[in-house]
Amino acid sequence: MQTKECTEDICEQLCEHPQIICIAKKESISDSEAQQVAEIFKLLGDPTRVKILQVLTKRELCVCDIAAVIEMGQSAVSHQLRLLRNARLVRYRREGKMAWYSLDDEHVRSLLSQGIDHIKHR
Amino acid sequence: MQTKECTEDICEQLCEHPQIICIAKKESISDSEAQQVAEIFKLLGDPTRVKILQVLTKRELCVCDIAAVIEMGQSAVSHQLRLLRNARLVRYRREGKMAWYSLDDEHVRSLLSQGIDHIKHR
DNA sequence: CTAACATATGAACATGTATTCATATGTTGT
DNA sequence: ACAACATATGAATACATGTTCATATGTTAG
Repeated sequence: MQTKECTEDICEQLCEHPQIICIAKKESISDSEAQQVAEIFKLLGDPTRVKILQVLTKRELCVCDIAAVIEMGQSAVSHQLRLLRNARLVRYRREGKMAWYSLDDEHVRSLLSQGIDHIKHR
Repeated sequence: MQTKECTEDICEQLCEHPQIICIAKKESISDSEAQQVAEIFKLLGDPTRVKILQVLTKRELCVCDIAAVIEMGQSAVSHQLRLLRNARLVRYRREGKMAWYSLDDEHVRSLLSQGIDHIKHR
């Protein structure tokens, strides 16, 4: 990790291009923003979660049905659903012993379908 | 990992909802598609790479400038750039000892800006 | 109340990944 | 040819993450 002085008017580096660095820094997002953006994509960055989210795109499903559809164990699915629930990407409601999950974020629906389109057209 | 029988017309399970599972399975994406989609999002799922891609959104930069802008070591940046290069998310050209990197995928530009929008509006 | 069931969760394990350090590769100027 | 430089890369380390197993929680039917 390098720490470089880089004020508005005085930029003293060796190899780098001081002005460009200064401008680019101002246009760059903050650490915390980058972290938050990465957090969302990280959740979309696992095949199991992609499959879960994709099937929830079509309809609300209960846990055991999700597990059956994507052919994974109930526990694995439940753990992943917890992550998605915490990030508010899925909504869930209890109905007796069943827990019904559905997509809870139109942004994510859109990101997901863009991701799927992306790999289909290339 | 559970493996369940699930043909077109005969669905025999215990707790699950057979018809829904059959329909949902047909609408679900394949393992390899889910894998590929996850691969893309996984690349977007790291704060360092988010920052790199975001600064490359604005302009082409050389490695040492990227490192200076995002305040990371040259080696770390270079390693990440290799991943992005292999996935063809960034283009690069050599100019003497310098290597200039730029965004090479409009889909990714769009995904990235959607991701950034998403965390900004909530 | 009890048994059967659906879901959630903690612990353990294996695997993947990001950064750092040291060094290699390849270029430029002298 | 040599020194300075920009970038790339292999190895090592530390850390994060996904799945499984066992079990806990909470609900329904009898």
